[in-house]
Amino acid sequence: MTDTTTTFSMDDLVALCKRRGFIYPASEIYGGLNGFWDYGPLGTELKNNLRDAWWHDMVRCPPVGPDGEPVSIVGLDSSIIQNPRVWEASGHVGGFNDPMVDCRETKSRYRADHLLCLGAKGDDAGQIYAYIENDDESLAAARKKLGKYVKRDLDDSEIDTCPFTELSTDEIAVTVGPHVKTVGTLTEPRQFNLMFKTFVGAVQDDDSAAYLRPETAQGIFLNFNNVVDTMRVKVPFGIAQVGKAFRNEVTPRNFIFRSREFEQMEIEWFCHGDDAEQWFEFWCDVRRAWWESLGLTSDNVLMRRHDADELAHYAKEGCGTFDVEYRFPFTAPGFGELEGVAHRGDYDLRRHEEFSKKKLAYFDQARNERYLPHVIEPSAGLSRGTLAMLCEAYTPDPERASKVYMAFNPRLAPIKAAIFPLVNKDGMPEVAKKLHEQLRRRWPVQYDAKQSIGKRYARMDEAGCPWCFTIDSDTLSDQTVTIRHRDSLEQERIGIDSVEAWLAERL
RNA sequence: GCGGGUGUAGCUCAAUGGUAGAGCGUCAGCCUUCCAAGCUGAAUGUUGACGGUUCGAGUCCGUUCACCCGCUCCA
Repeated sequence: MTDTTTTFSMDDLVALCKRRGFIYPASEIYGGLNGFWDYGPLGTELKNNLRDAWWHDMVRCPPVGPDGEPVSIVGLDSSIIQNPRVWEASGHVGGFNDPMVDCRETKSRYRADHLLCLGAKGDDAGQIYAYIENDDESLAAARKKLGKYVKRDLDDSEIDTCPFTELSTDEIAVTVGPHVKTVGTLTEPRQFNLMFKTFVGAVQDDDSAAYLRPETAQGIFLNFNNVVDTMRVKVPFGIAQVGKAFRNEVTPRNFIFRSREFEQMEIEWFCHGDDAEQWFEFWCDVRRAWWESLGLTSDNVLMRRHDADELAHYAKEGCGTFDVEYRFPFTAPGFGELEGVAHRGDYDLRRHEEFSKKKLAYFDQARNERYLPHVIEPSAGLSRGTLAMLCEAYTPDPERASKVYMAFNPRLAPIKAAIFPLVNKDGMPEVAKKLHEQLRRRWPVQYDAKQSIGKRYARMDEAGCPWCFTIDSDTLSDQTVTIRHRDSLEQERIGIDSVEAWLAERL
């Protein structure tokens, strides 16, 4: 578990997930659909357990704040589809659905239909100069660069002009962007909108267009006023939400790591701007400790600050971004993001004020001050967290029959315990079934009497069940059962009457 | 989006252009007193899909879909 490198391939894990009912390809019998996955019976339990652990530890029993009191966090479940204007305010769409051209050099982004191109007439292979429509400065710059290229000033009659959108791939490769001096920095025009589009109502026109949310966060900002008005919360406080988000990724890849439909667990923590840095540090520590508490403690976990040049558009100012990253088999030796803690400033509330024309400022009685709270956002991936738990639990062991076992934290294990009669006779099944019926009222537990005891243990190893209780002939005489521990393979005996309490102590 | 690779039973893999198979797993029965034991039997395939060449295609060709690897992208 403390290996510095992963010792198994992703294929091994994907095969186990399929074999044991954790994760299947979505609509597999129709050939699947790129970027979509279904959770099987065990995967559903695992993901729900991770979600419930987060909700319990962040909302029901939130962490203790700097003042020694538990912080205040309330839950929310907002709609997946919201007014399309939300995504304009959030910065997720600029020009709606227009093909965009990026400059790799300057990181500028242009609407493809707003770019025009210059070239020397008759020179089909020469460099092409792009400029911005209706922008005299940009046109002049392009003409100057063209003149420099052909080493003389050209008359209007010697220059060809055409829309950028009519350029071929080869022509784009020899095109100079509006703000650079070299060719090949411009990408081809692309639909930059990663949001899934749909239509609200029967008529499918632009007026009825709507989008599946690309993140759960905005639903929280939209309800900031509602929560403040109805829940008697005072800044600082948080709003938490778990839910699906959708991104039409160009390249879904790496199992469920980058899928087009995924789940997030997000907290938006609202505080005074003066306190933002303190709360940022607080949430970095809290979130780090939380992942560690679930068993993510190996060298495969990395907690790190973002470099300044990789900050998202909403986090340019402030305390920056802190990442919880995991070394997945497909990222090794690199890491992939599990959670980001970002200081979003007052960007989101400010933008929603602008776009909605509704006041979102908060009046702070204690400070006697009205202000837009700053936001610290611990945003975790539930799907990615589930994947990290699967990777972390996957433990090859050539010594045992299954060759591998899933060392889940018992809190996350899809099956908490299994109850076996050692042999399928002599009254053992009856005793085992009775214990099973008692325990199943509190936990997901399984009863299995088929085939050899070794085979049953092996199955439970792959399912990641932490304990197996076996009823044998001694049970019939002295009322004790064997506990078989998944990780150590050790066995111990306890009274059958104390099994429930024994489990309760550990779950 | 580009380039390369792969696709046969649940899994791992066979099958010279000529009857689609094995092992493991799964299921049923027997057996079995602690780590995938044994015996008997069973189910499971439009060979990813569509089209073409051929007397005949898992095999050759085209298209498409999915997955893997490398770029690109990841606001």
